[in-house]
Amino acid sequence: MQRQQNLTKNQKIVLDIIEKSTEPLKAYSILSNVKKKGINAPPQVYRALDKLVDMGKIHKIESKNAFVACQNSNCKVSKAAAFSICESCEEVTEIDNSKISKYLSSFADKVGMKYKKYNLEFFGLCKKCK
Amino acid sequence: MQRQQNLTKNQKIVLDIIEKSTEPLKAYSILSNVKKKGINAPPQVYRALDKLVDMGKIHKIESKNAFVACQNSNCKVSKAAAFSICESCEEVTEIDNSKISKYLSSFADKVGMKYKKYNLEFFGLCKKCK
DNA sequence: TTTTATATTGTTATAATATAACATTATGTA
DNA sequence: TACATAATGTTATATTATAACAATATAAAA
Repeated sequence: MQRQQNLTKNQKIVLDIIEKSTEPLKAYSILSNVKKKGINAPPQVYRALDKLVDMGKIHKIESKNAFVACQNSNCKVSKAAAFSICESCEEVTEIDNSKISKYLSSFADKVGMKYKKYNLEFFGLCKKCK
Repeated sequence: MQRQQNLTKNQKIVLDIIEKSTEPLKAYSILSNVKKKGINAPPQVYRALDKLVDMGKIHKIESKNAFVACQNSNCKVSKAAAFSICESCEEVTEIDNSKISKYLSSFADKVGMKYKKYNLEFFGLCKKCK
């Protein structure tokens, strides 16, 4: 039985490499980095990624098809996440979402939707690049 | 010279089919629908899609790799968009973003980012399905 | 402990999404 | 016209993701 605190072998390997990265990693980049650890094929990576996303341990940056480790402990509950993405240096930063969530909840209510999660991606220039 | 109000032939064809659809369309679905109009290959579709997104005429639903026509006239300016996506019936609805933008701007400022656009996707159950 | 069920992993093949590169045609303008 | 540029057409290929099935490991029940 899959438990939140007990990662399987492949999940540990994949999470480890994502946590050590300073930038979002793509699935095939992860794959090439874990071949030495005995992970040979895409499904092994994608399965681990899917579970880690479900657990809120990592997030998928949809606009980049890439994955980052979660920075906010509360994501494990809501799985909602917000990112700023610099179009110049490509830096991706997770925005603390506890406050933003409050605002967004009211809008979701207004639309008549019961939302389980959201994904928010800001594009622009970061502090350094602007 | 590409002008916002003057679409090219392929852009018109692609926009037309997206506007007529009641659901987000994927690139290859668009392609198969426009073969009868003389569009034969993926690059022709993707080029039109890219330009239409730039103009704010359509939006890409990143989590679905699919495209919808813009419902809000102000997207032509900000290119920012927000959607609610029902995980049961798959319905995608664009949320009027003039108010949501005000809130999100303040957060972008706080992070020290100069944002040009954002993409927000809510996942959950719509009015009908909840 | 054997059986059973289930989760996880491994493997091959292929589907689905997207772009590079280059040739051709159309359009606007000097 | 001649030139520059935008748009289109075409082939090939890169990138992202999943289907399908076999094998192994794990845990709980009999």
